[in-house]
Amino acid sequence: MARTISIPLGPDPAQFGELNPDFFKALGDPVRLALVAYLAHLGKPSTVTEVSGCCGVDFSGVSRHLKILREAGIVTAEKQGRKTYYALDADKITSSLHGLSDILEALSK
Amino acid sequence: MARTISIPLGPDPAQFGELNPDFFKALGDPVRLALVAYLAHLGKPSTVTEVSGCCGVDFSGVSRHLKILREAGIVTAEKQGRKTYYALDADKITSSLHGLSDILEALSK
DNA sequence: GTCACACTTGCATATACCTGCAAATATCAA
DNA sequence: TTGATATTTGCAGGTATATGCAAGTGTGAC
Repeated sequence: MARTISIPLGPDPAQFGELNPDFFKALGDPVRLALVAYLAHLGKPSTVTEVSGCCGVDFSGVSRHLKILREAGIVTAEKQGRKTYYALDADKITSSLHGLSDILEALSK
Repeated sequence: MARTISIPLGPDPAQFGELNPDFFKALGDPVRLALVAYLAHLGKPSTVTEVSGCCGVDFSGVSRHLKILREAGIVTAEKQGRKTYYALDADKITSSLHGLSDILEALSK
């Protein structure tokens, strides 16, 4: 009997081990990926208004995209007064990327 | 239709390297991510029939998912007779992951 | 040839997603 | 308080995606 891996039917990210499809899905949208690149370019926590210029979509859409990125663990959000500063969560991103690269490493051994 | 991002942001957009949303989008589906994990688990080029058992979806759907993974540069496909062997493209995957980790590295400097 | 096998593709349906605009919320300034 | 700023959220539209089933293509076995 062949061994099997857990089946990804339910909304249970833990079944993938460290692999969470929501992380990759969040990066799979061109606007969100551009936002990530732009946040890296700015190199500091930035507001919705500041990053809105990069993608040609309404700032309300940018706000929604940043929320998705936050829920995926890609950015952090910190409110300061009426502004919300979004910043890349490098540790979590790196961790998620390792989840994939690790299973590749097991391949080559 | 391949979607791309054009990043109109910094003085030098080329510094962001090659970030392709289609790569991440392909991994953003739970079934496809499970297929990738299962291919890694099997550790060898495998057929549609062989991997169909892992995800609870019809094999026609698996065939479509593998096509998307192939177009995203995540797997390779090699026909042998009536079988098609799919295998992870570790080099391309690693390359795409570096596209993201590189912009993070520039961040911490 | 005839048949079974492995896979792909067409079709229809249901669901999820992205978008802009407008309205709502919250905070700060005067 | 009044008004401007910053962001979020509700709504409606159009589009994209995932899925199963059935039919089609191509290959190998007999």
